[in-house]
Amino acid sequence: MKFISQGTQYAISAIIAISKHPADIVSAAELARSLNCPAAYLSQILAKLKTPGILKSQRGLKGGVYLAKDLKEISIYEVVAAIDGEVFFNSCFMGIEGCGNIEPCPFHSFWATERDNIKKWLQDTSFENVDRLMTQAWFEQCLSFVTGSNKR
Amino acid sequence: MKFISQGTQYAISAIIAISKHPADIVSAAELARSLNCPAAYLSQILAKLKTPGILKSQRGLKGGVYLAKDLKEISIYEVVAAIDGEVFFNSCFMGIEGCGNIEPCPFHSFWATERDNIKKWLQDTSFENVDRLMTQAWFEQCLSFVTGSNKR
DNA sequence: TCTAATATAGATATTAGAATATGGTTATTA
DNA sequence: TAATAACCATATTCTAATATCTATATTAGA
Repeated sequence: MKFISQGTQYAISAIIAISKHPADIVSAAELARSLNCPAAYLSQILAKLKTPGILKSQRGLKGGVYLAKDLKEISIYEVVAAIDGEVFFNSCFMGIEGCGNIEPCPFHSFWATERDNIKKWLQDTSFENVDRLMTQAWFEQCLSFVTGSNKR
Repeated sequence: MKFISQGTQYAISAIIAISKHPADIVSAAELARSLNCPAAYLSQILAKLKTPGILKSQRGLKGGVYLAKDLKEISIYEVVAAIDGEVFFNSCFMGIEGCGNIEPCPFHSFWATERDNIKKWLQDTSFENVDRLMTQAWFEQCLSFVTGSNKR
């Protein structure tokens, strides 16, 4: 029982990393080194963040990715939905196919409410909120490019 | 991104089925037929429900499983914890190992609150609540032994 | 035009969850 | 007391979703 996937975790870290990076545009390879995750996989993740307009990219030499909008306009929900999809937020607690208002499973209304709470929290929490709660220690531990220690 | 596992889904259905069964004690094999799920797998699930005292069982001929306590004393949380474990309720949103009050990730307090809401809902919702919200149509569809249609 | 970057498709590896298989143990009942 | 129908424990296999890797195409700047 896991809530968000590895891919979404990378995506969230990447957004934080990009926003904290001294340059406006950051290459996927450097990001991968900073986050200590596989570069090719991260590329796929970053690509998925482009479709909903969270990131934009620049091809070619000196290219890379950059934030398409301000941190306060990016919600966690957008990121989760981009990578893991929205099926979770529309699915039955019991996994029953035909469950809905017409033929509700016993958990239907209970779960719809709770699921919406989670969704609302994810939607209402922006990366600006997240940014405010970021400790220096945590940040340095996760994103090594700041201190330059991982810049082979 | 899935909340409860297949096993937990079987477990929940099984508890409902046992409570609705005309006899006090029900064999695992009959339950499996009613729920239309693999018998050997269900046995394992049922065994996991015995440890926390949700079910008890009777060995030997004419044996089977039965509820160890009243429906209103069984919470969804107990069942989820018995099958899927409690790791989810103690784990970091970002999946970071050392995340805690001393070295919190940016999501730590946000997520701890939301996670606890979910936990509380699961704890506060008993199978009596569930029972009240069960429609006849849903019940018949899921638990065919009531109508006897699956009693080969 | 060369190089360093993204873009994308496809193959492969890994993992967790689900299901099966097996060899027992127990208790009822005839 | 023996046969049988149930549970019990565990090991193995299967499967589907994730995650990762490889290779190639495309782009843009020097």
